[in-house]
Amino acid sequence: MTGSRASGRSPESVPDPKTVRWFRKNLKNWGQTHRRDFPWRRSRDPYGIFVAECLLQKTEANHALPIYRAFMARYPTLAALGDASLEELSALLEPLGLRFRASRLLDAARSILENEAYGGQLPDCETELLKLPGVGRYTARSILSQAFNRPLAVLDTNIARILERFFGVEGGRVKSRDALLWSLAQEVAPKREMGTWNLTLIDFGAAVCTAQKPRCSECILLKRCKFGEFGF
DNA sequence: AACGCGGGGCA
DNA sequence: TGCCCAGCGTT
Repeated sequence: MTGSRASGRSPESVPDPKTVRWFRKNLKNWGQTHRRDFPWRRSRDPYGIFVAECLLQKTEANHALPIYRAFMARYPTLAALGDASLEELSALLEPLGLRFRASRLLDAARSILENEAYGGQLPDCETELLKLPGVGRYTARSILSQAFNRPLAVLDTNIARILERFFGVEGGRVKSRDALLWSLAQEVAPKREMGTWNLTLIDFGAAVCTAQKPRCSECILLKRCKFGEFGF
């Protein structure tokens, strides 16, 4: 097919390259001074990052923080978690809600430990990570980008909201919109330091481009934001 | 494609 | 009070 490059696809899936570079540059700059500091971000230990990602699902980071500290003190290694009792683990995670997380975490840990091919370590491959209970596309790719420095973008509620607003993604059918946002997330991402980039986007969504009452007046992206065009 | 899970923070 | 939070599994 020659002619229109956008034929057959939503125009938003082919954003202007100059706009993409501007978006990337401004956010990277913002991240250098505003990115949050959490204990699970200070190491590349796949186990610690895996634990953090599980605790953070649908849970505010500041809420998960004290539980994460207690978790890592009680179960500092994958082997230690494998030996945990479900009752004690459940009690530890209780303040975070979503109680099924305790059994999923335990099942995931034991499943890894039982697999000889993994050598007692988390697998560094998306297909294998997705086999673990409680690990979906976001969690798998987040672990890979942060612990293994793999160039994989992620999509969470924060990032989806930023992309929707800035690039003006229309709300079509839910499934196609989701696929569009995943491809857009990968397209706008830099080639290097994807782990840092993913965290920057998440923090920007949590601090500025919030779900309710976004802080558009102090937003570094406002000038070219589709959402900002309408006077918010 | 829609839904349940969940305690806690915040306006 | 109501909405939202570094999603995922099930139907």
